[in-house]
Amino acid sequence: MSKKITSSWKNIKKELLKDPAILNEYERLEPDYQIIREIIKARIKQGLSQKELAERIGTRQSNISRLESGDCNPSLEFLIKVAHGLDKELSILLR
Amino acid sequence: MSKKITSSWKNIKKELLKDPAILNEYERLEPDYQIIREIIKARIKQGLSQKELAERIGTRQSNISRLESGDCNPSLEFLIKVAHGLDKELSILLR
DNA sequence: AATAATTATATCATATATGATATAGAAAAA
DNA sequence: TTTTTCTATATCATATATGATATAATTATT
Repeated sequence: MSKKITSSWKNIKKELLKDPAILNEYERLEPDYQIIREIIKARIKQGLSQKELAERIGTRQSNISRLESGDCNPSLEFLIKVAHGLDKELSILLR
Repeated sequence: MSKKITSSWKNIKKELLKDPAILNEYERLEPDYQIIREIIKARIKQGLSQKELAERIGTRQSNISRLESGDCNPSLEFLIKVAHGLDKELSILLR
């Protein structure tokens, strides 16, 4: 049942992205989420679960999930904390 | 009168930074504010006032000042807006 | 020096990020 | 399949970022 919903959502997304305007907007936002993908990649690479990463920085698994899911506007401080939890530094530049 | 207060604050800061522990913490935070310095530099370079930059991104001069003063924890979205106001892209990486 | 322009600070209301708990859903392991 | 582990989502309380206005302080211009 719920599987059907998930599948159909994926189909809907697929259909939506055929619309050039939507695809364009979708890709325009991409760079903003580059850092999110990097965080996920680094976490996986280090074999950490969201829960473990959360514990390292004194927060909860659900908050890491929220960040990784991309439906939020994280603060600089939070991003820095997460980076440190991954033994990395956050590097931010203008270009 | 108020000039005296300002001066004495500067002196207090100067005195505080003689304390190695405080100096250390002060410098540890530095990297986080690299992006702030870059923003200020770019704005000045383009001959923009805080007010003009603020208008470009639909906010107010005082909010730009607050950002540049460093006594805040800006959101990713706000930083991106400011970058765009400077015709730049924000680039964030883990390293 | 006087005026104007720019920046910093204070304050308040409001929007929203975060902390937190619970739980559903998905994936992996047994 | 059953159990366990991991991730996503919902919700609420609270902390805080932001929008906004006013004004002080600083700096530049004349």
